[in-house]
Amino acid sequence: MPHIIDEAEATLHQRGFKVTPQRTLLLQVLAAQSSHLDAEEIYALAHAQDASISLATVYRALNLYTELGLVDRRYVEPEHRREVYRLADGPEQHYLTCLRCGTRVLIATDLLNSMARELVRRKGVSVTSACACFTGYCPDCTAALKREGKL
Amino acid sequence: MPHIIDEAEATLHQRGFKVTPQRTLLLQVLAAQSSHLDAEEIYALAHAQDASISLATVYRALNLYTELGLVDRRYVEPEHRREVYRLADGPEQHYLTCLRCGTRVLIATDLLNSMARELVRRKGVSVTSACACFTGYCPDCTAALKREGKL
DNA sequence: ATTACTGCAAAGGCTTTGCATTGTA
DNA sequence: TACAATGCAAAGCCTTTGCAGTAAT
Repeated sequence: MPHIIDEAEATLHQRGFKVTPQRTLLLQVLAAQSSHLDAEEIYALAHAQDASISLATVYRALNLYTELGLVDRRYVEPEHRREVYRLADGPEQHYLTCLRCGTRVLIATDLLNSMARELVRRKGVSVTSACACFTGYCPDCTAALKREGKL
Repeated sequence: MPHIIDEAEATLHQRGFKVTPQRTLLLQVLAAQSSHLDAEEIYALAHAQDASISLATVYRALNLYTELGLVDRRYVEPEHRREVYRLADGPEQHYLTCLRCGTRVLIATDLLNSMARELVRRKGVSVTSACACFTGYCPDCTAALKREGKL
């Protein structure tokens, strides 16, 4: 996906931000992911390619990309304290965090977008970003718990 | 609503937790609210009645109440870092945080519950809690921005 | 009399920030 | 050359936790 990276760098340029090796590397790391990663994970992947990159730079780049709409930032249950990021080129995506095994179940649905559209229509607000998160049990753990009679 | 408080205290008792003046006070504070408050706000309200109560106690009680299902804990945009709490006796409630004036617009809808039910049906997961939050502009700011041609 | 709860202060986890330096445009 | 971006380390913000003392059952 060099496309996405090129476009992102064009956006940077065009908005007066500089294209640095660190920013490019982070875009590459992000482009290689299919779901959201937290800053620490992104840092680890980037650090493997360039040991001199710092966590602060990762955070600064992710914040910048989020502001520019290049990245989708999100918070996941149950902590909700850790932010996770992903290139903003895909469809709506949410997560259910399993209380038993910790898995994050990916949820692809357009329901939140519909919800946002309805709010715009009925309440007169405007929505710039929306986020939904679920806590519960993944399919495997749900099945296991039912087998054990605990659910 | 002494009802709700009595019921909550009965739950505490019945689950082997002690009913302390601090816990009762916090229930009273919560019962007097119609929307979610953060820990600091709850602490301030409680502290006004009993200056000896501590923030740690507030956090511990809110965590306990949340575990017992007595309180609905939620995270609001754009920070998502601050938790907000409310007695869990009402219908589904979400917020849109206005980027311009900071207002939290209350959103009453059952959409998230429907979404959760659909997940259960289609994915085989189980959902114990769900949360949605929106960032954007409140009706007033939306109107103002449109007037200024900025939206 | 037990055992849980409280207040205090310190620690924790994640993110941001100040500052001197480096690098892009 | 000018100004933004980086790395480092320290600070910040909210929440949790250890401990000794206190109170509920």
